[in-house]
Amino acid sequence: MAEGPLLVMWKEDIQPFIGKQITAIENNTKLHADRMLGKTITDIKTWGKHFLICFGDFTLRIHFLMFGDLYINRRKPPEKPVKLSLQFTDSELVFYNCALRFIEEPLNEVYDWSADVMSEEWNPRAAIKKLKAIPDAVVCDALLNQEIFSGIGNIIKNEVLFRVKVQPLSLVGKLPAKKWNEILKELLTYSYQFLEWRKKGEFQRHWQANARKLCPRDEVPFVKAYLGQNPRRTYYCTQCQVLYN
DNA sequence: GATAATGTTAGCAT
DNA sequence: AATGCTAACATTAT
Repeated sequence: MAEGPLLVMWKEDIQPFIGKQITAIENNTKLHADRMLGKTITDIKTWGKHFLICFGDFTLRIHFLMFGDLYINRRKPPEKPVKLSLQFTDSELVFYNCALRFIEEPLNEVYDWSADVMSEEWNPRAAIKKLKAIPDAVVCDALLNQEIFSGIGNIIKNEVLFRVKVQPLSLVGKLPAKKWNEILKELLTYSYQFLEWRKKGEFQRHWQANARKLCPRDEVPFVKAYLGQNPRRTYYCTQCQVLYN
């Protein structure tokens, strides 16, 4: 469910909660959530797929995995088990199906913000440098590497590789620098488009490759295969996507 | 009703 | 010690 752009959307949605004090907590995890009681939210951040609620001296880290959800001032219909609810005098944040933990260290010590494609500190040159260190990796793995492209998920991977016409099993070190620049640019473009489409609730409509049967360019059937170190569903066209190896 | 999928990680085995 | 694999988590659309 949760690639980076969705978290950015949620982050924008709950900006009004900054400065609010937690008055009650419903906790169905092993987390010692009580420490947040009476605390005031000082900031809301994201690093890729990590959703970060800051309390000044510590941070709650939420990862939504595949099926996670955040509901604001209402419960998910139909009624589902709540992992954590943070309650305020007039409002509520309800988290479902997520992995929670606290971060004690300052976030700047924990996160490389330059890796987050949707961060203001995103640095494509840092990504290029990291890619140079893994020339033998396949491109479909590299795009899902959160240390390099924090926030990129499987759908964005499939869509971007289709758009730039790169076959997913291409080797990182065999792609020309020009092609990498194109991929980096498209990762950004697509992530922000994903965000806008998601806000309008129409993002599936724009999939050109992911979960599609035929290539829209040449009407050839897409190959569907489970590729990469931990195999993920990958769609590609053997006609228009070029293998660099 | 079964299946598969926008993801990670604890814990076990080697 | 380090690496690698699997199970586990859970929801929803097809």
